[in-house]
Amino acid sequence: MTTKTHTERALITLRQRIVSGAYAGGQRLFEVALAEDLNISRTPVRAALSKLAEEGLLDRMKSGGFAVRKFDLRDVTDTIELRGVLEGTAARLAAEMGADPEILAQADDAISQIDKVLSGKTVDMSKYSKYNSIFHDCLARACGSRVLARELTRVTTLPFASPSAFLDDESRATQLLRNLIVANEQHRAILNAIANRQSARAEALTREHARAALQNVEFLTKNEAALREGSAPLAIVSA
Amino acid sequence: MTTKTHTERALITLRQRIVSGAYAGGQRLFEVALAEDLNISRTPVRAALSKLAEEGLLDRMKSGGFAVRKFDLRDVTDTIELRGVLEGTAARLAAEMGADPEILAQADDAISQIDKVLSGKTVDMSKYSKYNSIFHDCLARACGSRVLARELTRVTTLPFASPSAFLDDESRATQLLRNLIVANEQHRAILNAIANRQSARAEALTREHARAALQNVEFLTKNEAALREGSAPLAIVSA
DNA sequence: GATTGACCAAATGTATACATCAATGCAATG
DNA sequence: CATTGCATTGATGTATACATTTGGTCAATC
Repeated sequence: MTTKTHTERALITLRQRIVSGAYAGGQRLFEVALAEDLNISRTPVRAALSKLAEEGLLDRMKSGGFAVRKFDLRDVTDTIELRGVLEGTAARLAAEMGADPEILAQADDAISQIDKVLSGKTVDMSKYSKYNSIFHDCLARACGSRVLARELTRVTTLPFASPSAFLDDESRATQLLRNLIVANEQHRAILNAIANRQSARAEALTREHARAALQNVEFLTKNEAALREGSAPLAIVSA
Repeated sequence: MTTKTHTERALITLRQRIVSGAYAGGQRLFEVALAEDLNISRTPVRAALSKLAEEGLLDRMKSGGFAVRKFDLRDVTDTIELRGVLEGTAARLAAEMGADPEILAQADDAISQIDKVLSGKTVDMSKYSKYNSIFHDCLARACGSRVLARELTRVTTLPFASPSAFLDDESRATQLLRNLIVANEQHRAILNAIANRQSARAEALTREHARAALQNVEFLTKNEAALREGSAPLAIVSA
């Protein structure tokens, strides 16, 4: 098996099913049914469901039990906006309080690595995604706030809210490179603002950077079902 | 008993103990010990611990099990700042998108009720607290964002981050009335900004309003242990 | 026809025995 | 004396039987 405990395996399996849209939003998940399905007892199923609720993928029902959380388009845009607000706050605080130079150096390196990835003939998306994640992780840590970092982690757990959520969009291959180049320039500007203690600028730039994801959502939803269904991050979204 | 299930009672008991500082921050909570203590089996204890982790009062340990989340002063100020940011965002969105008139009316009523409470000879703090909560609840709902309302609920679950957290501070009875009067004028200004679709103003005012709580924290911590230990919202805070 | 109440089925709540894992200490051994 | 390795302890992980609650159906009654 991939991991040690039944709970962990159930968690991974169920999470995968949920984010891939295998369960309809609002659908209730029953312990017994899942236990039979996964060939384990109810106990690890409950444990997994509980953790998924903690991740925000399930809702607890008033009478007990769990249901798949329902996301509509408004929820998606709100969550991305929320990520922007939180990352923007992180950037602002980092600028105000002065960030750990080591973290800034790491962020700077991530930007350089992304430059390198984008300068090649073909773009290695997994590498881009990796360094993009590193940059955003630096942002979360740069303000030195455990609280803020924690909430950012929470929010970006949702499949469509991750900074790397829409990077696999192949329906616009030509535009993608442009977007990534622009995005990395935003990274540079954000880092520059933080390093120069320009807090308002850092916050505004970071919010704007998050809004790029909103454009992706907008594009995917305006171009109807075919595209949207092919987009993994939006598979969980209902209407 | 107060409630139906053992889980719920355990949840309430443990939550109370945690926020009152009965357990040291970082202290691990063992299922067996708690089960014996509460005279129930491990199963409802686990369920309660899991929910407390969801509330952010416990941390899950990598190796399994739970520990009481440790809050220092920085965490407190960051969380209050975070609440300000989220409420500010709610106010901004409400102003931008136009809030439900019914909610605005309810918020307006809450402000009037607070006026009435403050105009009497003695201030009924439980009433103030009630209408203050109603106002802030309206704020969370006014933007029509389930996502944002949910996160606000999460954040304000922490004892020191609630909008009504420091209202029981009796060490400054004379200053308290002044503060509450100012706070309600802020309420009025926020509502006015939202109603007039002044989004930037609404956001700024709301952030500033939250910072009032920061002043309370500052006061309580500058005046040393005696006061701080008498302050329920800060009982959970370590250093 | 609407309302009430009894019943039943299905789901969660609970207790508990047992399995497993991790840390610890101690003893045998090099 | 250091090191290995086994036994012990104490913790979470798991299965499962049973209790309780809930939601719905259906029929009796007004």
